Amino acid sequence: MRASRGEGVSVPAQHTRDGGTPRRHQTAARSARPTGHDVADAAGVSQATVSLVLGGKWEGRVSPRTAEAVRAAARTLGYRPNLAARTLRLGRTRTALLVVPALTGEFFAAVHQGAVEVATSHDFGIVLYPSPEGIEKTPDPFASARTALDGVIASSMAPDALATLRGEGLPLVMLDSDEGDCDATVNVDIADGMRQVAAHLLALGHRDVAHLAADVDSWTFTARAEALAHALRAGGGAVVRTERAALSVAGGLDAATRVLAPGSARTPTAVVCDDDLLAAGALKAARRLGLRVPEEVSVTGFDDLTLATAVEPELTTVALPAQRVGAAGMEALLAVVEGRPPRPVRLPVRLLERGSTGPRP
Amino acid sequence: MRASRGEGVSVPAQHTRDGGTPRRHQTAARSARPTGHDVADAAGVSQATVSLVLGGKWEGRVSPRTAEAVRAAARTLGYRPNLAARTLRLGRTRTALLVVPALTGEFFAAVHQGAVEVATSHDFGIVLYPSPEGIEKTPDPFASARTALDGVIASSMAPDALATLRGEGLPLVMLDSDEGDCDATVNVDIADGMRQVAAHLLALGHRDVAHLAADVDSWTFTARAEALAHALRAGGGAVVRTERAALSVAGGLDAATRVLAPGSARTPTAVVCDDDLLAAGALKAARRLGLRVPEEVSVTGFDDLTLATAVEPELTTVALPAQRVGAAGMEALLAVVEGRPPRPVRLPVRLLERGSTGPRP
DNA sequence: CTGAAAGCGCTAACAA
DNA sequence: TTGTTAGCGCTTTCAG
Repeated sequence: MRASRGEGVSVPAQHTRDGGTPRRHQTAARSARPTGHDVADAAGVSQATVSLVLGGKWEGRVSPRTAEAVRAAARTLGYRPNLAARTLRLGRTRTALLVVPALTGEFFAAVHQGAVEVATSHDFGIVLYPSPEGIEKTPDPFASARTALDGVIASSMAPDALATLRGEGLPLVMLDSDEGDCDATVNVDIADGMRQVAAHLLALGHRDVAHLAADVDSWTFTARAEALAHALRAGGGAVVRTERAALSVAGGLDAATRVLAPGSARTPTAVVCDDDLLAAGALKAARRLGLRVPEEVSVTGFDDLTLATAVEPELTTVALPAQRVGAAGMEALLAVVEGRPPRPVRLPVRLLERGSTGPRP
Repeated sequence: MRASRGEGVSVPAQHTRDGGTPRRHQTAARSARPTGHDVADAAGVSQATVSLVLGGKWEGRVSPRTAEAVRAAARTLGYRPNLAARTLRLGRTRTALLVVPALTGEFFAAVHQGAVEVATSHDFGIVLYPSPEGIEKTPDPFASARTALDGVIASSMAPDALATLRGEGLPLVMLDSDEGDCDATVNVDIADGMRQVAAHLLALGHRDVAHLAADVDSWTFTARAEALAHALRAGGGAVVRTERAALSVAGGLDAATRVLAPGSARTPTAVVCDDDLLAAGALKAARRLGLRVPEEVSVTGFDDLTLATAVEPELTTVALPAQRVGAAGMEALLAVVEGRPPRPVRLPVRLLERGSTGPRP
């Protein structure tokens, strides 16, 4: 444990023009962060000049010499502008709210990462609103934000929280959603991903496939189901069975066990899963039923999580550009905020053929 | 796409006492968020009274009737206080910075979750600083914070970024670290976890174990190595080989392949991994080398990630209370901020015996 | 019991 | 080229 704080933070000598007078209204000896005023005093200029110089809009209004003096003073004092004051003055915060279903789950962690990267490079901040679990505890997304917001980036997986977000008149970017009531959209070409899965399976001779559908009510999953059914039908195959599954390994295991258990008339030769978690469960189910993958049954995943290459056999799955989703979302929001017209983004996906799929037995 | 924003957000009729006079200095017809002043006007009281009532410190200073009137007005106007103004006035933000090595990875996602939960229940906010990747892009953690901070919660895995954090005189809580230079610590009983692993393995008859050590320079991993070596030695076994591995499935695969490849004098009968990712890799290595797990070689993980039960056989591993780490961290920070003495926290861990370990062959 | 007023640190219009 | 000034919305004495 270190000693009490506040002590020992040496405040540079006061360069006040009027001598050693301490800062106005300074009540105690508490060391405080230097303000623009302190910098002004140190540089021998007015506080407004400091604001201009440090705000980068001094060209033609302040002499280069004074500007440099100000910057030097700011540097030696360790000056950092007070964001709260700036925000209060400007009414804008350069902060966006990212609404996602908890960070647990690589996908949204990567989305966050992508959004943060472009945000910081544009001097923006991101605050997170983990929607689903926390929603009872934080009914108001804005309360959790702890600051006014300049915009919202929301994933489709939080339809409940979105109602609150609307009507605030804030710029709203939707990720992975068919929602039209927003200022911009960033989509992943989910349908194409499922088409690639279907094509891959059809090419391997499969005609009877089971679909493990994630038991989550969001656009992305309904889109997956539709695209799969459509692509299969067009290719002469069919979904012989759709089984809903909780979005977890255990959920996949249960559902796949039901699907693969002997007894049905038409048993599937391939199991298409909405998510790698489900696919991992399907692998376990197959193993427990004595079915070899891919020799006796093929399994596909979706998302290309770390899991996908951790299991054996490694999953044939669809890789989603999660990070780029976040980046594109933030870029779209910046465009809206700055009055530029954002064009809708649709990001491509890629099927990764690995060991969990093979020719129809 | 929806229509332009700002329109249609009906501002409730002005209840100004002096008639229809618009708000002072209102330049245009822009609809704005109602301020405390607006509420005051609507309730027929002064703005100061509004502040008192809504701040919950009105008892004995404002009559219950006026208080209720104020609350009613605030409600109908949809008033939400301006955080920036409050912050500027108070100098405190009720916001903490959480420094973690990117959110990718369930462990820190759960830590974040836990911290957010206790934070929000105490009207605190959390902002994230993903240290390792982002560090080149955001050299200054405080810049990324976009607001003044009331405190910092930092994980041991970001020793580089911590230098910057120190000396700010901010309350600092360290997670999972032996760092003494802070105001409070929250630790997971890593050593005990490794002791449990060692005891489990020794009980199964293993005497020669290999250690796949994560190639990450942080306290938690050195602690794991030490605890393992110590516990094994005390029980009559030994680490016959330590192999450093990149912290990924592929890294575990590589390292385990080197460790398990035939040819060594004393070949390990068990592989203890610093992390479930490595253990998953070890499983793959064993399979490729034709070694059956757990019949011919035992494998243990650490962390109990989702992965642990997705692979086959399921991993014997140590479950860490990630969420409680975050929660305890935030609680400790609250204590420090409020001047209460935080007591160091050491959270227990639990060995989960699953299918990847068995008797020595 | 309630109102008036100061001022947190900053930006931007306006003066000099 | 630089300084003065008026607030942004809120909390908090201090008067009434």
